[in-house]
Amino acid sequence: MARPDKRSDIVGAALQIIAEQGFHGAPMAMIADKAGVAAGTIYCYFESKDILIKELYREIEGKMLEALREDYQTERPIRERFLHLGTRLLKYFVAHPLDFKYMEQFHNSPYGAALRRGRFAKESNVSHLPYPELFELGVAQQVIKDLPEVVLFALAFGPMITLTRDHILGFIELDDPLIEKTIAACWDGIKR
Amino acid sequence: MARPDKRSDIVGAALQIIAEQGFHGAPMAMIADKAGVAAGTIYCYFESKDILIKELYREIEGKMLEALREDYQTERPIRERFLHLGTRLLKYFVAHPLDFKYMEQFHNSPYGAALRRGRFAKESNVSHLPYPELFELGVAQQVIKDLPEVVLFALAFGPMITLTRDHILGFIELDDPLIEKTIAACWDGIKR
DNA sequence: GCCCATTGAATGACCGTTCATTCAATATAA
DNA sequence: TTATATTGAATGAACGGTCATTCAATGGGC
Repeated sequence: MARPDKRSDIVGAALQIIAEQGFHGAPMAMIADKAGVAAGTIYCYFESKDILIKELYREIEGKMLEALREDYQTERPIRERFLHLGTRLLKYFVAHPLDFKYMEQFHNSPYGAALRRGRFAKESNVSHLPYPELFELGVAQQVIKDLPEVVLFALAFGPMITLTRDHILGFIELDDPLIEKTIAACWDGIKR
Repeated sequence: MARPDKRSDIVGAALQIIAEQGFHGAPMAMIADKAGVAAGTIYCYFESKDILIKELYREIEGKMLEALREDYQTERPIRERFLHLGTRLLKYFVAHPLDFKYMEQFHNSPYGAALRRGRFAKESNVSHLPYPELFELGVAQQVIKDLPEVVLFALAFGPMITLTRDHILGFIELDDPLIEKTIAACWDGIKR
């Protein structure tokens, strides 16, 4: 009976195909094929394509948050914490381009819309980024501009997302020094 | 025989449905229905769904660039020109949310990937934003950080895109003062 | 009466999902 | 130990539904 963990073969195949071709470019038959199983087998592990997609999202999100929290020190100055999180995030994206592409696909789809709505309505037991607290604190300490959280978020994240996409598309080579310069520039955008 | 310009009825219906539901949530039959024509009629004006989609993109891009260039004065200081373009762009997005959503759908799809590839390879006769020149000049005058054009682009555009999405989703109300504060913060990100 | 824009039912391709069937591995009986 | 029964993971052909596209029929304008 073939490979020991078909489940992760399936998840891996789904990640690769969906990241590269989008949800509609990833028929179950194709995922099954790449995973080396039959189409029906996927349904032994996942109730539906929908559930496979959401599960995969949760797995990636978990890994990302773990990477972010590693070495994160709550007692350091705001600026340093921001730089830490930013560089971590950008480095994670660069190291895991498929994860990034998958998350983009997810967010730019009905799944992402539902997620956002849930988060906004605070129905979310969803694991949150450490950012909101950091911004709130920074504003209170008058280190960060007094702008709505959503705006600060956009100023900090927007560039990372755009830039990661450019990196993956090969328009630029994001090495460590450039990542640090970029995150520093993001800080200039939000700092007072 | 019904309305004088079925073509623009079709384009309008396609814009609305695709912007709100994505390409796969916009069957030709549904577009036809909303436009008040039969499915077959669309093919009198557009060879295929593909071509309809690309044409619609070009129309929107044209309107956007026009809005950007309006009142744009090449002889003003770099900073003011940047603020002008930024606020114009953000205001255009806020005033035309369907256009913004459509462009997002387009960019996050195989169409967008093809477009980017084309632009990068400079095969493009495609109309360009006035940004590259502005950044180049700013760097030369030592007003803007000495970072690759792609990075500056991300620092300036990333926040606008993220924020527009949040505005459209209702997470924040982007009025004129807030738009100006935001663009000013973007400037802080790229200025020396 | 002729032309041509318009119509919408029909076509064929594609896709997610189902389920009857297979068969290697394991348990049970002798 | 050997023969037999049971299990359930895995399979993949088949189903039902959706969708872009086609084209023969229609009817309004000249």
